[in-house]
Amino acid sequence: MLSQKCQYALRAVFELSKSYGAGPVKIGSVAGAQDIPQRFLEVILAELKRGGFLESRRGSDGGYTLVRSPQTLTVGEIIRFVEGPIGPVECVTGKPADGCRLYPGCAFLGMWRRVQDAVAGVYDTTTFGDLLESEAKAAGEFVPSYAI
Amino acid sequence: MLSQKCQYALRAVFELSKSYGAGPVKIGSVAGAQDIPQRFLEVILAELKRGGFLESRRGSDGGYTLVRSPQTLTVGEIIRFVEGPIGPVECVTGKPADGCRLYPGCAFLGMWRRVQDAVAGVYDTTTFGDLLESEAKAAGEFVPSYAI
DNA sequence: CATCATGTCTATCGATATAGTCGAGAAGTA
DNA sequence: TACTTCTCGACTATATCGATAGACATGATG
Repeated sequence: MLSQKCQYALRAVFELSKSYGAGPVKIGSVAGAQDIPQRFLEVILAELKRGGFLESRRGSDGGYTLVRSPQTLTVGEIIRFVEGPIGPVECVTGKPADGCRLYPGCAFLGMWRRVQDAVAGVYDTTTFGDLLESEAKAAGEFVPSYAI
Repeated sequence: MLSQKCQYALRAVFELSKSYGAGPVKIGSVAGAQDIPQRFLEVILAELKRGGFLESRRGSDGGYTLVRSPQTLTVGEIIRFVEGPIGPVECVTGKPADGCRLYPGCAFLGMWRRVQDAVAGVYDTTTFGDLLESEAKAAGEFVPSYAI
C-alpha cells in the first residue's frame, strides 16, 4: 500500500501537469483541486522541489512549476523518490542478504521478483501525460443523467 | 510492502507444506527451520488455525498440520487472510468512495487497477506446491564451489 | 493420577512511521 | 512599506509493527 503522502505527491504532480508551460500554480490552488491538506502539501512540494521535479517562485504570481514535460515524467519516478524502491519485500528492493537468512535459495524469491517486475512495469510505463489523457477520456465518456 | 508477520506466515505455511500428510510439526521446529521468533510464530500459527488453514494437536507428538493440499493452496489466500485485501491503494481494495473525493473520475484509477490485477495475478496463481518445486529446482541447480 | 510437552489466550511493550500542524522567516511584487 | 507566497525546522498525536510474557488448557505417557 502506498502512503497517503505518496498519493498526495502524485496528485499534486498530476495537477501541475495540467498547467505545464502555463506559469506557476499556487499551493492553495493545488490543495483545493486535489483535496490535500495545505500545510501537509507545503512539505511535500518542497521535497519534490529539492528532488528536482519542481521549480518555484515566491510572492504574488508565485507558485510551483513542473520542470519536465508530463509526457516523459513517469509515475514510477515520483513513487521511488517519495517511498523509496518499489517491491513487495526487502529481499528484492536493495541489499538482498539483509537478514534473509534463506537467501539465495529462498523459494519465494522468484515470486517476489515477478511481482516487483509487474508493479514496476506499470508504474514505469505510465506517464503523467497518459494520466491527463485518461482523465480527458473519462470526462468525455461521462454522461450526466440529467435526462429523465 | 508486505509486513514481516505476513512473510513469516507464508514461510510457516511453506514449511508445513513440506510435511503435508506426514503428521504434525512443532512450532519450535518451524521457527528454527524458517528463522522466525518462536513466541511471535505462536501467535501467527494460532491465527492461521482460526482461519481454517491449519489444524493442531497438543502434548508430545503435537504440532500443526496443513489442512489443505499445498497443490491447491495459493499464496494469495494466506496474504489476504493476514494482510487484508491486496492492492496499492484503498480506492481499489474495498469501498472505493472511502474518502476519495475524486472518485469515480480519478485519473489514477485505471493504473491502480492494473497494478492490483498484476499483483493478485501472481499471488493467486502461485501455490505452495509451486514453491516446493522452486526450492527443489534451486537446490538441484546449486553447485557449491568446493572445487578450487 | 502425576508429570511433562505442547498448543492457546490475553495482555503488554517499545520503537518507528504516519499524517498532519505550527510559527517564524525569507524572498519576491506592487 | 506592505502584501503575498514559498521555506524551514520543530513539534505532536496516533496507530501500527514486531515481539515478548505469563498463565492456562489439553493431550500423551508411565
